[in-house]
Amino acid sequence: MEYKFREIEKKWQKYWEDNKTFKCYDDTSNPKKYYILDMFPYPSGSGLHVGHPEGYTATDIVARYKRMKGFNVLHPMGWDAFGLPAEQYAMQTGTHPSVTTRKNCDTFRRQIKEIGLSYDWDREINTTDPEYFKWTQWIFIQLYKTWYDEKACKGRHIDELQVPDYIRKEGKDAVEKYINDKRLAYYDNAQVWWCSSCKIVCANEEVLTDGTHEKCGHPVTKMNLKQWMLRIPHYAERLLEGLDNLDWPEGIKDQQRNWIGKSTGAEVDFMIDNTDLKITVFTTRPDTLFGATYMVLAPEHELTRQLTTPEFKNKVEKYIKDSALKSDLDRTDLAKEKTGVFTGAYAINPVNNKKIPVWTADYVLTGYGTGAIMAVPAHDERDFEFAEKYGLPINCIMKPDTNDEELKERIVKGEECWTEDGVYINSSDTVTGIDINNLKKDKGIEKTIKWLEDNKRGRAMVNYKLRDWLFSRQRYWGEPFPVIHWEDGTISVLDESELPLELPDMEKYEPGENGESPLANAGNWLNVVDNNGRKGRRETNTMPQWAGSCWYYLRFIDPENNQSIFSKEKEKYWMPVDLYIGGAEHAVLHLLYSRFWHKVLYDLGHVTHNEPYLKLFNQGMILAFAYETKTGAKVPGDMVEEKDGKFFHKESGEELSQIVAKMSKSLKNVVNPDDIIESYGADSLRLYEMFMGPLDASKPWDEKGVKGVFGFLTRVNRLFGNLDNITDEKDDKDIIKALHQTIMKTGGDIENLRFNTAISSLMIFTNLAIKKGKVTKETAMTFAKILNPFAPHLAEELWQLYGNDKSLAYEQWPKVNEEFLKEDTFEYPVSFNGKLRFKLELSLEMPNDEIESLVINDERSGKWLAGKKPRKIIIVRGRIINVVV
RNA sequence: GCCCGGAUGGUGGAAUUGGUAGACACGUUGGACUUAAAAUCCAAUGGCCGUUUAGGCUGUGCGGGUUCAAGUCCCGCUCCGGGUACCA
Repeated sequence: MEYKFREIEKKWQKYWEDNKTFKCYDDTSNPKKYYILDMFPYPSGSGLHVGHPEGYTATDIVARYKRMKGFNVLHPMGWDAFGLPAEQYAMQTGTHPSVTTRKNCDTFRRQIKEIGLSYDWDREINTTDPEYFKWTQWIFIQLYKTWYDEKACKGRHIDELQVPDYIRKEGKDAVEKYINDKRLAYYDNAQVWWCSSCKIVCANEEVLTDGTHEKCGHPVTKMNLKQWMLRIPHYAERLLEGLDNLDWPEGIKDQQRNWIGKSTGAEVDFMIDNTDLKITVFTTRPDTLFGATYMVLAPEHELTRQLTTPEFKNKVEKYIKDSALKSDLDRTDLAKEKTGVFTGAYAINPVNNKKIPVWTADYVLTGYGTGAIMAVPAHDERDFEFAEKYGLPINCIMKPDTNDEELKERIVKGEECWTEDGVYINSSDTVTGIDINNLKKDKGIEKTIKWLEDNKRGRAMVNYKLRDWLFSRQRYWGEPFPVIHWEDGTISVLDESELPLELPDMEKYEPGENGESPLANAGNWLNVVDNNGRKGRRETNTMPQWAGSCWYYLRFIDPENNQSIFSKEKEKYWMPVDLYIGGAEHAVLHLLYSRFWHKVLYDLGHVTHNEPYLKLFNQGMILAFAYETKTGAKVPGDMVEEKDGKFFHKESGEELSQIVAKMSKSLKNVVNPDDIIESYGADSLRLYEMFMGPLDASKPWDEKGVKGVFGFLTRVNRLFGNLDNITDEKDDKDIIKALHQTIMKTGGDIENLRFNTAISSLMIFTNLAIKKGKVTKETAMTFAKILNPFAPHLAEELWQLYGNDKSLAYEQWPKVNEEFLKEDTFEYPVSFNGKLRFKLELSLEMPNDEIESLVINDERSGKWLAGKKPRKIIIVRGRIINVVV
């Protein structure tokens, strides 16, 4: 039987499409629902690469399996189609981005369909479709109309915000400002990262640590622009807590926790000597107040100029200017050597009323905490480094917990910094009444905070690294903001009935030089006049690409609804997403933003669950072999030839070493799924992607492996695809046992996303069945069922061959019959002092004393006992026997 | 620096979570079929020693430890990958 994979695969893909086999109905009467989601792709111009089908195949296997287990499965696909490349292409060629996008989506859809993935294509969505982004704009309006009630820890409608009387007394503008300052979405001046190559503002998250733009590698600079921002930090605590109950990889949760960056400590107020100015600092170590020997303000801090004394004015001004310039340079330079200048001012340390100098230095960041610190050089490494450089006093206030006496002495003398725990010294003051001497860190912090609060010098405080989310981009190809800026300086959002606000057609897509979006040139679209003749201008920025992907999982639930974002009943039925699979590169941004929006929607009563994604799994990256010379120079794949397992440069003949690297055009090692499907078929592609190794591991692509699984499918087809091999006689006991073991193994492995071992068990069974040569129809049909999630085309073909006229997509997953798995005997490995010596087949019922005597009296034991009596015999039933001599 | 992963044959990877290390597959070698090659099938395959028959030693990045028993647990390292970075 020839394995005509192309024929079979085309036939079944057409069948599934014609019969809408995988159409998903909102059958709310079935209590078993399963929502399984892929991270939808950005449809790039280069089409699918082999990394995409990895995650898609994994979810497809689970989806097909769950259907066979009787679940109502929601398994949709769509396109995250706003993005820069289509716009850049438009600039070069004048082609409208929507044309490019449609073409790319068509390619992606065709490629994905050829893999035989069981999506419900009737639910396909596209973030660039006005019917979709209408609701993205709608959510933005909700964010604009929401404030965060810190007492209730929840977002509420802006109409429910009580404006205090003292604000009301100040008039309409003050009220307006008060309200705007509370909105989750707000418009304000912001210092932003600007990429002059892409002519775009970047979120902090899009700037790499070396100060370059992650998209293009060009260095970014700072710029002040009016921007839309989202107050995600209000949700920091809930985003943090919410992680605890999610079935996500711990590493991803840790990354989110780090990103949110919660730290607990206190705010402390320092009065400036001879003024009534006050500096408030945030510190996690209020217990070290006695060691504070100076203070530092960020150069941008509003008090820096104010408290500088005349004689230091010039120096400080220069420093402020220099550091503003400096932040335009490579940011890593900042990290190297600390600089700063004295302001001439002194602050009063509240715990002992001592005067300490106030400096300004750019190692203190303006965006974190209060932008000012108390410096405790003896117990903070950054402060220590700074103090050493500028000769500031270093006062040790803690006897360190260390047995290194020499180190201890150096620390107490202030020659070394100690940041760990210890016992306080020099930490009391009779005037202020605080005394933490002889305490340790935890108690010291506690007691100091109490003292600060009792004396109104500070308060317990929690700080987060998470900043406001910069939410606008100077781009054409994104969701337009449903916002009008009026000539009187007010802002209004569109009414829901005016949505969607579509993009205007443009002739040119070039952005302006100074952060102006291309939309600023769309005259007709841009200018509006209200009923009273008031002139206004639409917002010309568009939303970032994150916007569309923040909530797409909700639209899949009810993609054609034009009355509301989705029906409440359907949301209640389908949410939350039961399994979400995608790349780890979205560990922080997409997943955090998405959770944030979900929580806002939850607070406003639009969704029924607090978290969108119950279980998350990250597939590993698919790498490829690459070649390099002895000096480490990379050699493109087409310049390499293999001889006797060694690799040589085709031209120079130099021997090369094989390494594993990311697929890249320059290395010429990119694998195109289309080629694999053409040569080996979609089932082989699917099987190989899963057989390579654990789903979450990074692993190199090796075409020899594809040949391996292709060979397996060929053998499956040869045996099971030939009715001559289907017998009416009974199956042997061992094949029935193997079959049931395989059912159990594959089912369990699918549940645990361990597809490589599931496939291995299918191979083991097939190898045994081939040895037998014949199987019963019942066995063959069962095998087709368990093969189905992995290689659905071949499985359907076999199923039809056995006389079934319906697709096996909804056949019941076979039940494991424990009867067939029972064992009476076990071949025990018998070891002496832990070393395996021989094997002994024994009844599993046999009592221990009988086993012992059989082992001792076995002739093979004589050599190892050497006439001695064993000290102990350990018998683990069904496992092992170990004789201790 | 800090936070996560990881290291097992020539290669990708298994190992019931403390109980026969190397499942399954690739590759290699030998054989069958063939005029020949490809394809297919059968067999062998961690390393070393021994071999007429056995068999033995050794082996999961390195060094210690716990245990009747360690790839798996504990302590101390090395190397590789990812994230993050003056966050007070």
